[in-house]
Amino acid sequence: MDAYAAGPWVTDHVPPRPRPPLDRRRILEAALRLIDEHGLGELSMRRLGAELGVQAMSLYRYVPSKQAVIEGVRQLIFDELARLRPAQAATGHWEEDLFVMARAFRDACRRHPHALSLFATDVDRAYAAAARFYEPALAALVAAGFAPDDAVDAVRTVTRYVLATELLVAAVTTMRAPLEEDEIGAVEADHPLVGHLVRSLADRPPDILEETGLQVLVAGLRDRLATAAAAPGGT
Amino acid sequence: MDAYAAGPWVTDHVPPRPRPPLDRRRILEAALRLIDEHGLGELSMRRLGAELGVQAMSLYRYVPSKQAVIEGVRQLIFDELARLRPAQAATGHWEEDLFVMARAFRDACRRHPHALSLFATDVDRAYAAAARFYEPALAALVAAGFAPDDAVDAVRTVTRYVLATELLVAAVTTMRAPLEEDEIGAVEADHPLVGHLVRSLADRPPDILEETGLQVLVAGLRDRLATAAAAPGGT
DNA sequence: ACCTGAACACCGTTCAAGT
DNA sequence: ACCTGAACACCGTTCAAGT
Repeated sequence: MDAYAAGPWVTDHVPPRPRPPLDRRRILEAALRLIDEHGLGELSMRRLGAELGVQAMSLYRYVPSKQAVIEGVRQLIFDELARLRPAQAATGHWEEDLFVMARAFRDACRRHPHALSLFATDVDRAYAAAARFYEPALAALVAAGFAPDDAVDAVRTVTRYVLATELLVAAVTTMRAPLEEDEIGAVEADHPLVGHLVRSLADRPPDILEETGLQVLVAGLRDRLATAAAAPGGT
Repeated sequence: MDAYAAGPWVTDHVPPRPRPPLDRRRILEAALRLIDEHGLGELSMRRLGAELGVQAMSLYRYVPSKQAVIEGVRQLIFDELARLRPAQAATGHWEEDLFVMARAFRDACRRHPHALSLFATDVDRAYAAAARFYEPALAALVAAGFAPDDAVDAVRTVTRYVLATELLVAAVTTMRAPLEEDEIGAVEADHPLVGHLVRSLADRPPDILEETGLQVLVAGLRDRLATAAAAPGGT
């Protein structure tokens, strides 16, 4: 009975598996960790419990539902956005400032690629949380001659471009069978330019194209600024 | 026994519930219907069976797994892309042709907003399926003076922009609590331009901004063309 | 106060059984 | 040949029970 009640690794004084007590914060952090590692679809209350050394049902003492866990994770990410700062001081060139902003935001997205859909549903709160990050970029545009409305459109367009693009890249988790050489050949036979395009998919992967798209957007905004300056709207 | 074996609505000659026999095609079409109506996440073999008046297990005679059903739906969508045609003849203005292409593709995306992630994972096959649709747009760009590589980048950039944007919009299914007036006020106090931006979210919804972004992209491409013409690469 | 086991209604899938 | 019921390992969640 002695040997049964307590093996050599179990004593009366130390619980068999000492672990920090459960609390809301530890639960949410574990959830974000699971999402980052395995994706939102793999998050389950049972797995989350296991990650914390506890039965799934124990979580319900701290959190009313799985939906609430996801809300909490969203808030965790907003807190992270609130810590975003412009990566460097204004350069004096609005194009450069916009690139810096876009890349800093892109890097923030890449920290939690599997959780991007969480802040897609709450853009207004995302902008509000990161207000200190966006204000200088907007100010630089206004200083460069953009009307406030146009500055806002410019920042929204660039931010949405980055978020949407990162969301698209994150959606491509299941790497699928690419076209075979003979299939590409068949395309090329009738549609040479599309054949050229399909071949470019390997040479110029999403990452490079994302940067190209950013440059195209900024060039387009420069054009808008010039046009607006040539023919001002109100007075 | 007579009364038990056949009620007034049941005869020996007509089966109690005549329904077309199951087959792969009917299963895939029902699956796409369910996805369009309720989203990919709501698709289950049991629901799919119910939609077809059959137990879930019956489906496995025609389809090896749920994954295979999803593959089949993807193929259904590719078949639809293969039916895409340029909405109108080339206008003689590459900018206009590009807008026409982008809007036609956007409309195609909107036919199956909940299935967009399916062809995000197979871009090469999507382009190959819609080769007849893309070739004229590419040809128009080349005719306008774009190098083939640049024409390809231009079409990919615009197509990706539309797909990513539609994917982002589709991700916002759960409409969440927007910022309250006092919360916007708090943002405005310290960050007036971000406050302006947040207010613009209501006035200029995603749809309008998507069109603005498209125009900015095309303006940027015009700039690229002019630059390339001024300083040609090779020769 | 904190955790758990059993249960319920779901899920994908297998397999032996029905007609 | 075609469909189904029971079963298994999963899921979120409830509730009564354990310590």
